[in-house]
Amino acid sequence: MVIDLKISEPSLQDKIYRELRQKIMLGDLRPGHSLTLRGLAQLYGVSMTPAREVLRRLAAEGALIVTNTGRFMTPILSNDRLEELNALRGLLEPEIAARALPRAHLALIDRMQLINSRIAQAVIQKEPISYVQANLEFHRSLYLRAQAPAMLALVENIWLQIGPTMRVLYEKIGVLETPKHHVSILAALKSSDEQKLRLMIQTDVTNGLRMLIR
Amino acid sequence: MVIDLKISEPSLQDKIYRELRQKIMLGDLRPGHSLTLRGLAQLYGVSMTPAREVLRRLAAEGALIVTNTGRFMTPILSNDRLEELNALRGLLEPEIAARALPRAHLALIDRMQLINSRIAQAVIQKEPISYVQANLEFHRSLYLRAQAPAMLALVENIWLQIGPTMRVLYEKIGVLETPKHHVSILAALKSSDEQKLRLMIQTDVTNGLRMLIR
DNA sequence: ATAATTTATTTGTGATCACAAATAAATTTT
DNA sequence: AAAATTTATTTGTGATCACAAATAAATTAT
Repeated sequence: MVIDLKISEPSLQDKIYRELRQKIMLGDLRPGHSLTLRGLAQLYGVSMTPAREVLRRLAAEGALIVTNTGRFMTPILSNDRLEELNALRGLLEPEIAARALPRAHLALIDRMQLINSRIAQAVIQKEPISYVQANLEFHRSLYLRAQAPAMLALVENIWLQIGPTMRVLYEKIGVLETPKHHVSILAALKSSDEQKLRLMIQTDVTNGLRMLIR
Repeated sequence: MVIDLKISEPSLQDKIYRELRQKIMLGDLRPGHSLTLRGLAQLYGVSMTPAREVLRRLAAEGALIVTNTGRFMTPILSNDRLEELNALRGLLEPEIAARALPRAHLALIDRMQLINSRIAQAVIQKEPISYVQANLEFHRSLYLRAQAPAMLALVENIWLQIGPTMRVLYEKIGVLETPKHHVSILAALKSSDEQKLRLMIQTDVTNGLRMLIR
């Protein structure tokens, strides 16, 4: 019997999808930014077919909205919607963090500490996008340890939806300070204090926005 | 100035999408059921193009999985994954129910009571699909009142993922009994007891599955 | 000038096709 | 007979096209 292993190379649209998804999540695109099939296709040198699949996929995930005439754009979130999404973060992230806690060994905590210093750098250099990027990475690196893929998918789904809006909020307010609760999060991890971890994640997540909204 | 209002009729693929989505959520398709572009296209008398968009959209929502060779099928959930999704229900549904509580007036409770009797009927007639349908409708009719669209979307997203698996579980065990916590839920609604409501929703959601798994 | 209308352009939708990869079926070899 | 190989079929991907609807631009009328 002959077995041939082959790396099924990621399809063309997967590359475009991931790139665009990343852009949206990090706030590279402002709310209301519209995307066209032909525009995206031309940008990546492909035909309309892969472009439309990418846009529809992102729309299915809530990263884009489809106007009633079929146009695609990044969502313009109402305050209510933004608060709802934020509440979801406050609900989901403490839970997934708590699940990661037993598996959070020292190497991970060290890495998170490193990421945290990158956040501080982004604050100094006033770079909103790399700030958001490092901030999400801080959280994701922890959540990955929870081995709860469905839960992580939901969390990232929410990040995706608030990405563009976060960007303009940071633009408006400016990146004032490094998130003060991160050190408490790290401390809770070191001492394996689940209750403290839940609380700190919760406040880090929800306060971050509350400060921004008004 | 002349304004012309036009009902933008739902695109062809939207119809197919909603129909297939419903089938999956209610467990009309078993886990591992594979769907092909041409098959779906032929079934609905359309070309491959709308068919593929529907399948990819459902895949983006987790209703279908894409094999590493690009085939589409309903997901075969591992026990771990199923328990994780169930935990998510237990986390999200009490919250959204609590948000609906202040808005749950009598007409709604009456309607839920009616739906509940349809559940009882489905139990007697041993019809798993209409049982699942009525059961989800019971929950959704409440959750709709929360006016939390993003939260409801997540909840339905989970329902979608567990749909096929629920069906075989019900097939295996049989629909034994009408969900016993529903009356408690209705009571909690009538007395506006948030804590009780949260608890009853939680146990209704999580116990339902625990019974089924083993 | 401003509003209404017409024209030009851009846009998403659905259809059809060629192609390569993956699967299923048939055949051959051991 | 069982395993390996070959052949036939099925399948998803990406490209191109016509078409109608929506948007933008230009024109006309008030």
